Amino acid sequence: MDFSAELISWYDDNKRDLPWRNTTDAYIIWLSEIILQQTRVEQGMPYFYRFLEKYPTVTAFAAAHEDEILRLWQGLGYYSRGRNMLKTAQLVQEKYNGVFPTRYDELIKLKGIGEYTAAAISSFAANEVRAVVDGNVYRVLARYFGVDEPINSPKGKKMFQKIADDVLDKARPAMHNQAVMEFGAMLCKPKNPACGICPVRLDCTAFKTNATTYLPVKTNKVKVRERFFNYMLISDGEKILMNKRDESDIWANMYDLPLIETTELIEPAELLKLPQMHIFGQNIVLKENSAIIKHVLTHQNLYIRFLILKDFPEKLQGNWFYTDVTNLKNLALPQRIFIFIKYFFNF
DNA sequence: AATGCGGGGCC
DNA sequence: GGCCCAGCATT
Repeated sequence: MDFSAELISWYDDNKRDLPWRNTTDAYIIWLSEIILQQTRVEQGMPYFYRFLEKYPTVTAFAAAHEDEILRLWQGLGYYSRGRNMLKTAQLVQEKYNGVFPTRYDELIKLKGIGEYTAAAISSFAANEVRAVVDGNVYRVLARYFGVDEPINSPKGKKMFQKIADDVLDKARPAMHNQAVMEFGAMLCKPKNPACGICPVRLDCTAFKTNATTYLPVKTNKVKVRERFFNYMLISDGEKILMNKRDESDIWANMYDLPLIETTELIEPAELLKLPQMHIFGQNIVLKENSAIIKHVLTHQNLYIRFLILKDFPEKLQGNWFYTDVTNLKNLALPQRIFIFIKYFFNF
């Protein structure tokens, strides 16, 4: 058996029973693929069920409001995925009359669908001959063929796409794609791959040269920015002052609290003296403040502190608004902020 | 070609 | 603490 046949055989015996594998409905496959971008299956699974239940069809999805989508997406991260899904659903509803396209050339034009996702949907939904290349595939191919070109360089991406195209089983692309990804996720794992039970280890370059630890190669260490978020929690127990974030920063279009960002850690007493604080009034009274919470993102370390103020400000800034505490469950909040507010109001 | 974009799990 | 996860959009 060749490489692909071996992996498909392995897949037949070892595959997980995942809900999106039992359908050729392009809408359902699209939903699962977007949710799973940069996301582990176990983390995405509950979101997949929630979205499918609330929006059984692309038509239902297209009718949703962005706030609803973001609220349902809360906690999953990379929120532009949800916002792009709404745009794509609306376009599919209008341009394709609610029938989700299955051809690669159509899919690749849609917002939030790149080469991987277009290949995945077109092969899974219509058995189009397209080879997927995701993180799993990079790893499997790099090790098996001993390719040390960085997977995140344009040259490397082209190289791996070509290898993937070459080894693709053209008679059963969907099965092949599923098999390689499942193999990468379950057996040819990033750490401690199960080479001892691997069906292709005797032909695997990395296994033969003891190089699994060093493959695949990845360059570009990300620079991490340090940011200090001082959130003002102002509430009488019934209503609370909220802020809607804009599109230009993290957590686009989501909701948080009035924020004073500083370039370094500032103690509450000093913070209250800053000129920026005047937007909260003249005589600001601090009731209490939280400890600093470190929240780690891919490119940013956030040091978040919540300050509970006694009085409502006289004037509201442009993106501020009041809402009932009971309505907070309907707003999409960044995970860390949601956790604090939930704890604070004990709901 | 490089950077921004979340949150969680694993080692 | 570092790395990775069914990547994509923007610059």
